[in-house]
Amino acid sequence: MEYNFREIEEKWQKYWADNQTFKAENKSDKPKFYVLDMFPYPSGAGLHVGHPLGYIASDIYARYKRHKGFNVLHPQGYDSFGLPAEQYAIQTGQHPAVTTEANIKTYRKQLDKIGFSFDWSREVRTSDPNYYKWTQWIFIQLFESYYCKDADQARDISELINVFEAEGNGRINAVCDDEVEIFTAEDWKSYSEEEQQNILLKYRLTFLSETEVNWCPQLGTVLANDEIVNGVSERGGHLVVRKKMMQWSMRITAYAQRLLDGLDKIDWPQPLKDSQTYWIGRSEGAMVSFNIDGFENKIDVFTTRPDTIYGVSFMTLAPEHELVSKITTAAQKEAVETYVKATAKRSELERMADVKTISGVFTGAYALHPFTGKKIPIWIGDYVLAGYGTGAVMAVPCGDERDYAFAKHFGLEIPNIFEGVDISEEACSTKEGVKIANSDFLNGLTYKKAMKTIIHEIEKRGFGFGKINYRLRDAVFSRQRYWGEPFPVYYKNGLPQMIDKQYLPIVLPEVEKYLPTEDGKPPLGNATIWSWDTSKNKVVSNDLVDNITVFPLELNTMPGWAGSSQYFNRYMDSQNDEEMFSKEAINYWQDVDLYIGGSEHATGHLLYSRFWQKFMFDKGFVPTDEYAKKLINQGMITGTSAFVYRVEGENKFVSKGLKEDYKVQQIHSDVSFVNTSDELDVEAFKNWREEYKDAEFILEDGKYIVGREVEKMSKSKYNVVNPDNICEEYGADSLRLFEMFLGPLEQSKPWKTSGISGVYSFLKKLWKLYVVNGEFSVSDATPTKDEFKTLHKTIKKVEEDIANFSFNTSVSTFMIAVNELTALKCNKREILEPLAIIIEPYAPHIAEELWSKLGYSTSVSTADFPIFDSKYLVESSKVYPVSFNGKMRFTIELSLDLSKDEIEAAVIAHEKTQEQLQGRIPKKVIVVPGKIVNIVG
RNA sequence: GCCUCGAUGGCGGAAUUGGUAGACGCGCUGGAUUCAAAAUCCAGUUCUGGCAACGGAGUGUGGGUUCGAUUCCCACUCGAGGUACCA
Repeated sequence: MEYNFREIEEKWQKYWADNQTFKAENKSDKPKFYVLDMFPYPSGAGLHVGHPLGYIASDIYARYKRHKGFNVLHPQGYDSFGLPAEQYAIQTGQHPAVTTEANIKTYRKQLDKIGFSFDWSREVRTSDPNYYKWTQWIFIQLFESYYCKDADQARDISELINVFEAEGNGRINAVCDDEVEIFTAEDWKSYSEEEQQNILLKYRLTFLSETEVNWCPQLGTVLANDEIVNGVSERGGHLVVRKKMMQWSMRITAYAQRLLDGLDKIDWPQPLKDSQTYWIGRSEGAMVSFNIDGFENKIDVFTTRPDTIYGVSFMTLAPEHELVSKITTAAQKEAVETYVKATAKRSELERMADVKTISGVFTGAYALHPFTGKKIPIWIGDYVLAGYGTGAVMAVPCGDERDYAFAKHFGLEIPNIFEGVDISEEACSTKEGVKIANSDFLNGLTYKKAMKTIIHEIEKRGFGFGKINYRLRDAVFSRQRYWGEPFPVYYKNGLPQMIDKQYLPIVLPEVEKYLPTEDGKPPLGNATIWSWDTSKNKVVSNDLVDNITVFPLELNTMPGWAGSSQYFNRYMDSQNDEEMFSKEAINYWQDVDLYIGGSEHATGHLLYSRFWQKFMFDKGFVPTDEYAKKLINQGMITGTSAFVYRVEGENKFVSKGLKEDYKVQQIHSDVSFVNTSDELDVEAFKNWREEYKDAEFILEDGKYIVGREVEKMSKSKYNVVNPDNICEEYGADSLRLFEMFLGPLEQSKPWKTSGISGVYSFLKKLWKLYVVNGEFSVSDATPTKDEFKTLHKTIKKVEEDIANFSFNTSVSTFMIAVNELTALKCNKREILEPLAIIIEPYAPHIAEELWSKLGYSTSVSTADFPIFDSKYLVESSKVYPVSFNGKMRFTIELSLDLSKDEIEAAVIAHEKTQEQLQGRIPKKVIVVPGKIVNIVG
């Protein structure tokens, strides 16, 4: 009767699958509880030990909630569109659908081996047409909506059209593009269909606009910031430039305030809320227009300090600003153009991070100060970002550190507008308690009053208005990729048209090559059957395009976050073909009670999904406008990454010790090519990727030594450890316990497989409690006081731990309990039965096996959780630590019935106290009954 | 740069409201069992002085509050994550 985990785990995994033990019903008398994991991207590398960390935690929670009488929804699926599959397709020619399917199979096998209590009947895959049908459907809903500021919600675009027809847009208070012009009902009716559609696009919640991207001409593709290292592409080391492209965007900015306000309603980690708050970046200030000397154009700036407007001594435009080329004088043309080109090579991140180098160029043009009429020079500088605000700042060097540094560097004027403040060394950016001076009607006013006065004045004089600005930008929703959701969109005279929802899904077309086309179109430009026939309502060959009934389809695809923005709702009724989910399902499950996932999604998925949820709420599809009540961020598991050093511009790699002699880029190598002495298996590395096949290696002492760094464990960093071998060698229960035992769920922690033997021997010890002389056997005798005490303190601690998501300490508690019960030689049913139940959420296989051996024919997962009874933990005495000046010197056991004075008397009388005092008289004796005694003196 | 998190023995970590620092586990040392090994069991294991009894120091660094600080406050150092197309 040995603990045979292989046999046990296989048996119970099969039992759960055969009996659909964890299938959740959409109806129940029990209260509902929805436990959600962030679903994985099924990479070719398979699951690594970092993935299951959160899944194990949520599984423990889900299993515990079942014991506590809840109807638990605990689904799982795959975020199966994404770049790596496409990259692989480009390299090997294999269809991403094929590799994705294979990867999913691997993932499923790996997940099954860990014994999760998922309801697999609800599985979703974002790349499945039956799933992305609903992603496309939401896109259409967004297209057919605008944001009404009066109602503060999304409304049907037809309402807007009705108003346009009746009275034009003069009184419309809606979120829209900046440059919408005012028109009357008559104007509207006189517009052509095309003009009308163009206007509507400026209001729709998803719309086409020109946006900046990282363009890599050599690769013919747009790159993620992540794919760019030191300004060149990670793959191949090619040049990357900023380029404007016509793309779909989502008007998430319409929801900025509600996304901010909603954070107060949800129990999410404060750091995560902080990063969303910062991301949304609300600031109050004013829009001010500056005329340009000798031009019709104006420069609009947003400023949070309009009260300092008299301190403006120059203006800075983002180098990408549209007016730059227009206003630059002939004398400055060359310098400006060189600077603009240089800026295009720098990423936004670099530009933001680099505050030390001050750079900029004078355009030669001057703006006119709106109040004084003074000529102020217009500069360009890369510290101004095109995408933020208006891409222009009014520089007030005396009140802003960056403007101050810029002015000092270029010798520009720094007028002081603060009363009695010395600005000879640094700018004064404090708002409170500083009075404004040299500012005409603002003189003597403090910040708050000055703000009110100036905004009023700006509005009165008509060159601006008070405004709340958000850092949040509209989200770019187009990707020039193959492996993503196709848009349900075709183009008629260049205008986007939605395909009616009854014809969804629009299925991703087949292509010969997954690369962009030769003329720079996205990969879908390679598809030959990718046009929309409006009479037959189906996708047809491109040869049939006549722009009368057959039109070209959209060539971009949707981004990675599209599919994950509503999947949590789809799980509620994932097999529904008629609707995204039925009313009954959504009304029963409502929202997610516990969501576990990584904090790296803070401003991506977790913000976009809140936005879509609010939109769905506005449209009446869902009952709540926040979809997850509580969220826990599991910390990452870190791995030790390996790096190789590529000589810039060459396919040559130098060993770590020699890298100082070359100009190199640091590139990840897969850790599996590296041995324990950091030596690279050069052949394995060469075979890894086509581009490395002919690479040269410069060795030291005949070896290639890699660099090592601790980073998060991630497929993109090639430093993953696979859980399969662990399951094979120690079993899933050991893996589950070990992952939890590593440390606090929410903190990051390094992975080291060697520690697993501890939890493994714990399971063997647990098993032995139920075995006498090699046979399974428990006694029906009444447990002793000590045995009950062990059981009940374990129940108490484990329940507290689960409530606090402190799963690591539960594992210790189990170990202590088993150690104690082993020492007590406890074999009593009355103790061992509840013990099996409380361990079940953590180690379900062994618990099931013990439970069935105890004589039960139903799954232990359905058993009620044992009830804690405090009577077993009542103590009559306490071992008091006695401290002298805060240092513990000895302990003394005293009855808990003693009063403070009695305790003090007993301690003072103790011989060791006299020893410690050596004749001194204590100044003070602190007695905290039940806790400590501290003697001062 | 900015935002966020973290730092405790050789290692992962524990200490629930400010009250015995190092629970539990890994590793290591010694022992039992064994022909031997694995497995298992027993004892020890923060550093330091000492044969020992018993001392001294100690939770990244420097200050502060307190009878008492890993815990609270201030100023730093180092590491990690995010920073808008990795998912």
